[in-house]
Amino acid sequence: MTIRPGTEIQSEGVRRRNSAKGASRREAILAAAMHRFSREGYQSAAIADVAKDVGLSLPGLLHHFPTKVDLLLAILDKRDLESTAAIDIDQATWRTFLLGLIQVAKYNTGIPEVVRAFAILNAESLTQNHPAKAWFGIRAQQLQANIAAKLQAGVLQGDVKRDVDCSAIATEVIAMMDGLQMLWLREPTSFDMVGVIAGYIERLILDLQASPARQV
Amino acid sequence: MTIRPGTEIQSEGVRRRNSAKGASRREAILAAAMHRFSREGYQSAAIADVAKDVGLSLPGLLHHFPTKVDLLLAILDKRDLESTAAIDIDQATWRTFLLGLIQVAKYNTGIPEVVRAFAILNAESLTQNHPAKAWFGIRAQQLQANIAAKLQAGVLQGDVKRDVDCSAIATEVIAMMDGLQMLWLREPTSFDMVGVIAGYIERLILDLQASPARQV
DNA sequence: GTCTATATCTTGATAGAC
DNA sequence: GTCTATCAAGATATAGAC
Repeated sequence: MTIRPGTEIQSEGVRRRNSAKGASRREAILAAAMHRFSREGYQSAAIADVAKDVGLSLPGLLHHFPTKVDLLLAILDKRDLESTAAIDIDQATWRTFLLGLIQVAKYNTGIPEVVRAFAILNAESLTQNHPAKAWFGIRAQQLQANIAAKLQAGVLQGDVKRDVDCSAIATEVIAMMDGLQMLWLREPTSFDMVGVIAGYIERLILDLQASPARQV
Repeated sequence: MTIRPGTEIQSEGVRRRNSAKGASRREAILAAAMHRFSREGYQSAAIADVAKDVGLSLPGLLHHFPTKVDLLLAILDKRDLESTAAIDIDQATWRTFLLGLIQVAKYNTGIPEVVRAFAILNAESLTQNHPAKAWFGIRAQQLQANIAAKLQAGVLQGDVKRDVDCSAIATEVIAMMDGLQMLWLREPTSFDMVGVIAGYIERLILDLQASPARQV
């Protein structure tokens, strides 16, 4: 993973933690906002409620994040930093990379709050003029290119069938992850997300790999 | 397809077309509303703008649809009626059914407006207290059950591998359709949706079918 | 069926005191 | 850094005339 959108959509409110005390306030606000956004979406959530959640008045919150958009972008940026600790995409082969997606899903089940928030925001950002549109768009594009490149490398070294449309498969994989998250959001207990992803990925690997007999 | 949510979420405003003249007004409003919802989402779209689009004042529109929710539910119900004309799910085998999904995707490329509206509403309905939550929830559940049952029938007649988790595959297929629609909404020209779906479905069929040698 | 006028509510944001 | 008070905008919905 380690996908980082460009800096042109960084918010002014993202300047790093200044003081230890102020930072904890900021963190509390970010957590409360993510909680609200994860359930009501960005548009419908009222930042006055977020303020209440952390025991602040609305102007008190706006002192830390001047606008609602600043608050949203701060959450997105924070996620970016945290997910940097995930898989090191560069050192993975196409196979270990795909298998790593299962691990990501497994890890995500431990932070349903975060997953929920980002799935909701991802979906919501499809609408016109949504402030998170650029962030998710860049992220999806980079992820698609990275997966496709991984697969293409596999083709070049003869480990992936030559006739595989790497770009199409990359699109497929992302669609599956996003789509499963949507179904899981609707009815979290209705199926085992990690199991379904694992089943898909393992089948995909078998389908993609060059048959040993024909291997170069 | 032909998936019909229960009637408990029918809106009062859905009583069938009364007069020929009034109906065309209603149709124009529904079309304009779908156009707005497909771009701005339900929550963000203002019905006053919809009224303007059809040359009515806001109270003029509210005469036809007493509330915004009535307008939304009328759109959902209309879609239900139209999609009845799609695949006859009962007469399909698991194989023809899955292949039929490719045809549905192909058909949908001809009505991007509708697809866009329903993908947006589907995503938006994941939030708390969304008026379309029940409709999409029931629809997803019925679709899942139908696909799973189709596959299970294939297992019973020995045409599908015995160790296939039919419920998981059904979930997978729906996730793929929904996920691809999201990616397509973000960047409609970035890939060939029908092609990707066809690639996935055709691979899936090969993976699911019992090998001729071991067939019962 | 459609309009003008209005009521009511919610929200994001600002001014200025402490 | 945080508050009270206030503003301004935008939205749904209603009242009542034509």
